[in-house]
Amino acid sequence: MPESNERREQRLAKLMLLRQLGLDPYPARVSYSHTCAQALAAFEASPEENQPVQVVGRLMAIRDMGKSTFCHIADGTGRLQIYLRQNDLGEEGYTLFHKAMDVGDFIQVEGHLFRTRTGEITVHAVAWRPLAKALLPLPDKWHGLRDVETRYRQRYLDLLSNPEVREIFIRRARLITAIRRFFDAQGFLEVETPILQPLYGGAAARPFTTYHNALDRTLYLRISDELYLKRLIIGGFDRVYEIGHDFRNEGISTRHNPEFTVLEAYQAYADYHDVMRLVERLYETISQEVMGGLTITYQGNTIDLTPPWRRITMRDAILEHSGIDILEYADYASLWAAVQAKGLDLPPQRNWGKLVEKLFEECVEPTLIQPTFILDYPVEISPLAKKKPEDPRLVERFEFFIGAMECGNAFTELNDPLDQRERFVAQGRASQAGDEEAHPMDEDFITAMEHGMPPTGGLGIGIDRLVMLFTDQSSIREVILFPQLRGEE
RNA sequence: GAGCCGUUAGCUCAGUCGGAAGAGCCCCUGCCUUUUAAGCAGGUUGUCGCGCGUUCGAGUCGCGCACGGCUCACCA
Repeated sequence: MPESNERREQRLAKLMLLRQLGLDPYPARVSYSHTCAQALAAFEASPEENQPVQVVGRLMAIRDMGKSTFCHIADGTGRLQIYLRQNDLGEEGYTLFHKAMDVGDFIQVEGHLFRTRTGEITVHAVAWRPLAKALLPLPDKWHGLRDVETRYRQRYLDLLSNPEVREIFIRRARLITAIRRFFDAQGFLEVETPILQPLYGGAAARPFTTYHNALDRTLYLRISDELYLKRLIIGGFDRVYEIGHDFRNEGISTRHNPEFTVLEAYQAYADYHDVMRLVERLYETISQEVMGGLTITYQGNTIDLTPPWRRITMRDAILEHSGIDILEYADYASLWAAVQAKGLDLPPQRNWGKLVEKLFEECVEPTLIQPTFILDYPVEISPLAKKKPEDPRLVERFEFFIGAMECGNAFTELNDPLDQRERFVAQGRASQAGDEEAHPMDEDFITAMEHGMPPTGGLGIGIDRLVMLFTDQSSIREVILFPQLRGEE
């Protein structure tokens, strides 16, 4: 929005002044001998004065003292003080700086390093030139930018004025790098699978729908990577992983963004117990690398990531917190009656599995502060997981929770194509009954499985929530650079 | 989708009972050649989110809308 205001007019006039004097306010070429951090390091390393340097950066502060001026410039490496003196720059050069330059502008400065009376390493300038004039001012220099909406909509201002925000995204990048390094070291192959899919699947969620003109067909933005990664397992890549975006057409909350980052990993000849150990090692490794230890603080709780983590079945966890044994009430009606008898205020659900899950979310999930694996989920809500050999009502699936937050989901993958078809058919019935999130039948995927799929363990981890955990943030918007907001106007 | 809270200068925020729109920073002018939230003196700033209503009079009260935050619902 090109706002026209007095401040902008003033800066435009300064821009014109530079032009009139033959100084390009937006030169194409830049040169420098040191970054800000390198200049400081160079002086620390050999603190003799008069080392010539050429530095570049954004003007962050100007302290005008008459015939001399102190400034700070900043580049991506840090801040550096500049000392401008009329004697050294000449009256014209010195005056022009004050007439034409503002906080927020980019500048190139030549000079030599020295240490001021107060001990700060500083560039004593002998020449300067503009690198890029800014027409709009930066946010308040010490209150920073507080308005949450502006912080998200104009994240560049947030990053400039709130160093702790910058740190969150640096840590996010380090975490993702550490995750990649971990899987690479374990022999996993990083792959990329389609985001535009003719049929969505791999999760229970409503998709975004789009349209391909040339193909004249509807396509969906993926809601998970799962079915394509399993095709790669079938194709003989025994260990694959993908880090990318999924899209779910659902509500927005402090824990949900419609577009979010997911890690999925699949390992042939493994089951969900192997995957639990993989998850423990993953968190141990990245915490050690990025946080320098295994203890973190999340929302006031001290969390110890040291393996092994607690393992408890969903049945035992619910029994412990509600006194209800879900396997004693193995149909919807009797479980619903038991829930009512306990005086628990739950909304009615579509089936036994969903009621179990709701019961778990209400009674157990808020208590799961320390890392915990919850094992063995109802088959109805897990159409892609292998049944437990000893109890076909349940599947070999776990989710893990840290800081009362669901952090990931995994199972021993279903590799029996006949059972898979039955599960999809059951999902079809749920869809008929009005379940908008039921998994669609995927014949192509079943065909792939009919060619033979090895026993496989699979894992999905929400990366945004992982970053929330390691940066102690309670809102997902604080760890996504440009979170989804309503349109302006 | 529901409830509660918020929206005032470029930024951060006050604004009492409905009675002349404010502060600090920024910005502009002047002084100041080792300052660092530099300092001193002076000055400028506004669709009080938008619309309608009540009233002699609305930043303030009422209704509607927009956007944001939190909680809930939704969400493996």
